[in-house]
Amino acid sequence: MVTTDKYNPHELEPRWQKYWEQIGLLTATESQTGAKKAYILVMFPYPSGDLHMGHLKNYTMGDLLARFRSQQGYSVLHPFGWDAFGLPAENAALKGGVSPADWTFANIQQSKESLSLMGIRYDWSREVTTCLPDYYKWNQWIFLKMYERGLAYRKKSYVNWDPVEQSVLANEQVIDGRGWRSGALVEKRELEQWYLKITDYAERLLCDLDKLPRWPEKVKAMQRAWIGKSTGAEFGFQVKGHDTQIRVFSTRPDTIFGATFMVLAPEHELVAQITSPDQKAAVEAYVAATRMKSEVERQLEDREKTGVWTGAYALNPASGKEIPVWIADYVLSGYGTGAIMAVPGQDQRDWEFAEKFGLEIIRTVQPPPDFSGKAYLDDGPAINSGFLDGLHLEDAKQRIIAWMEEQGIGEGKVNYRLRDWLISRQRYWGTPIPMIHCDSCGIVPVPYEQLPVELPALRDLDEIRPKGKSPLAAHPEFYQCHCPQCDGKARRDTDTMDTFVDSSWYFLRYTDATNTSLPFDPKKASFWMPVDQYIGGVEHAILHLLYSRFFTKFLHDIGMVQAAEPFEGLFTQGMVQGWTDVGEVELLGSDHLRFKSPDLRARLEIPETLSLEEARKSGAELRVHQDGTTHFWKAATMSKSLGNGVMVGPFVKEQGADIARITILFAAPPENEMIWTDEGVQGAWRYLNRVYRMVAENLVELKAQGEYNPALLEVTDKGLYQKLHQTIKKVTEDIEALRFNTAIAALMELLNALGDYRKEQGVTPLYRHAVLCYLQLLAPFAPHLAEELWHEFHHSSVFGAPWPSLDEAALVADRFELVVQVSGKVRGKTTVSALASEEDIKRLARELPNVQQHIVGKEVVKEIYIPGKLLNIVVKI
RNA sequence: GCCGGGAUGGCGGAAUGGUAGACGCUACGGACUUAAAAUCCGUUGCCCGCAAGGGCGUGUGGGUUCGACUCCCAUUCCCGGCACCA
Repeated sequence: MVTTDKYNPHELEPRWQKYWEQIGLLTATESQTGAKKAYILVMFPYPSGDLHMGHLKNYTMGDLLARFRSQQGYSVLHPFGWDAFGLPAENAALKGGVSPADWTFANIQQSKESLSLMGIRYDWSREVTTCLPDYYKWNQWIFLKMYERGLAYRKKSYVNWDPVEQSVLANEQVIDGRGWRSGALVEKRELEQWYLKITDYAERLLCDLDKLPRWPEKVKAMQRAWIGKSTGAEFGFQVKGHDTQIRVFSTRPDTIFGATFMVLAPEHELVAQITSPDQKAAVEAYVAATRMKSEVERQLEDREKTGVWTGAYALNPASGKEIPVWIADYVLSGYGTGAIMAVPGQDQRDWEFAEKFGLEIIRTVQPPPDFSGKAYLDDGPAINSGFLDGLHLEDAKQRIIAWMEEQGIGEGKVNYRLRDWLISRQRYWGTPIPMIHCDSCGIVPVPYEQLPVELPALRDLDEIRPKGKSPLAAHPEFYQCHCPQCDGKARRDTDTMDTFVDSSWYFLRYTDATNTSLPFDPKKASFWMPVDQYIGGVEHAILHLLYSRFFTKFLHDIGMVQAAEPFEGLFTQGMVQGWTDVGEVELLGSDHLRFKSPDLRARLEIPETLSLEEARKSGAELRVHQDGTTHFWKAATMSKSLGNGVMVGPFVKEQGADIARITILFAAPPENEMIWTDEGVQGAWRYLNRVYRMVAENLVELKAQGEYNPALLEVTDKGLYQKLHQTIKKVTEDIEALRFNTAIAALMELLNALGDYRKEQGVTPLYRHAVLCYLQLLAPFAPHLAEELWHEFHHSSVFGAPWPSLDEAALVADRFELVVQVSGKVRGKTTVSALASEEDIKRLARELPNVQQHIVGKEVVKEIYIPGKLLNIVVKI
């Protein structure tokens, strides 16, 4: 009940949270009536404990959309869960002496409390926790299905080894040659590991990006680049004196006549075989040196080309020339065939190599006369190219590929940069790989009825400590087993799966989270999928989003779900920043400052000394603290380690959840980063307080009003009625387009208009009607306050009432403000009737005194009239 | 270097090719108050002017148009991603 004149969020908010719980608001049910469905999903988090406002931004947006769709009568699915396997739990266990499971569940509990304090509603009956056997059982199930179809396989190769994590990493998890989590330089190790054959889906993962108009262009571009499709040809060069070929891939087979040497990756399998005795020592030294180098070192060398001749020659099948075969680390073993034909005339890297080692350079494409560069990469007529001479790039390509196919030398080929996904991890806190190694039968899958293969309990937390071998290998009770085929003694695989497997299909599990016989019922999944709006951080643009698309396509192919893409709409929200005390500084002279302590300064990549001008430009502020010291403050992404997070619990208890929600949503467009400030909070408070008072201060009069009848519209009511419907339209469209900041601005405008109206007309039936619509429009943004005020007039939830319907006719005003321009400059304004004829309007416009001044004595060349808006009178100068 | 996205008041940001700066923050002035906070009212792009009004103004230079923040060409700078991928 509204009993005071004071908006008191911490009193009213818990009441409505309890109420929503009681009425089961946003509990998802598959519609039986043909109502539209809306699957609103936020990226599930790693359960890291206490949440700050930075964590809450995307959950707030998801909650808003879920409530909005629910008001519109959709069947809404708005679930939540926990990406609970992974390294932080292991690290915490080693540090704090708590088991990964206990640590994880304690964090989940704490995070849940923060979410409910913010009034964020999920259908908790569908909660998914990936570290529970009833979830990861289905990781194993999907893995076995992939294995059956040849999409999960074991391979020995050089893999990325993280020396800190003591585990292998997928290519996607190596950034700038360093482990994505540990930051350690990644080493190459030859190991036999499990892979998922995502490359089989490369083409579909690429093409289907075009079917996702509601994805950010940026994310699609990143995925396209990662998949890295290139079209060309693969063909062979005979090695002189050996009964073997070097296969190469090239996107420019048309330049083959200019191939004056070849280069193999140092790791190429033919290197040892073709190296001549007198070059053997040099080659072996180079190969060994390459192996010692990390990826980062390879990049740091500023691309200065290095290489060694193998002593071998190959035969250029087009020119017939004998060309030397070199090895060099600028050719990568993992791409294409690990060998290239070098065409220095048309490739900058080959040019540099040829220049450095004095190799022949032949141009096979005629550059334009003004061309002054080295290698020429663009189109032009072919030269020095036998039967290709005179042909342009595309024609030459087609011609040479046809020739290669005729001659049996090679064929057209498409290559992808995408590699198969290495999923084995030598860690404890993950899904055991459901495979058995039997001496007589080889690799045997665990039968479906024996799933899940459960993680054994730890005897001692120290077992988790990275040793380069899976901790499960120290658990005989885990790995000792019988072969499902011959019943002989066998050994389980002791590696666990990459935790990105867990997040690659969790959105499907939500559609049927308690199923015990399948990962999910295909009917239920097909009802809800695809996700209509997915919200999360752009940092998942490649890894998680690509893997999820791959899994969905696979599950689609085996008939588990109709959708072939998981996420119809994707939104990547901007981060929340908080003001951060970077550290104490001292002034150097009049215009520079220097940090006294290094801690946060280095982490935020701020130089130790900088000018005041640079500091100002970077958005920093100098603040004098109470003890007289000067500190450098700067906005930075909220995080636990920077200590700049506004914690949810304390904030909500002191200020209120609705205030936090409005602060987050109004400060900036949601895709931009926003800075959390006290002023922003103040503004949100003022706004909600005004809404509260709009109702509370006029409660008795409001309740005394009868129902509003739009047929009896008073002349004095037209303005407000129009504004109301403009706002209904604007707010509806803005929410659908995720423009929450402008939706709130429109609500503020309507609030101002309501205030003006009441001052003039008092509380009328229209006023009451508009106030009630206002509460409905406000409800997705500030649900507690809207529900509180709504209940003064109704006995059921505002979220159960149908979304206000738009009266299109109300949008058309009967008077409008005509803008009069003379030669494109605004010279006057006048209010005219919408029914006025064009002639009348032109006459009225010319009568305006200021317009007169600008047209008098001048010839009017023409007049342009935009009905309902503007008249431009163009005069001759 | 390549790809994606930007550049608008003191700040966050609004603007289907049609009044640039909505909405809010800050600041300033006023009311209420013993006082402060809160609240309410007003001003707030820059320049000239007592005013009416005028000039300038959306990174820069050009173009299209009656009219350009918006479209086209060129260019600078900023942010993000990728980068020896043949």
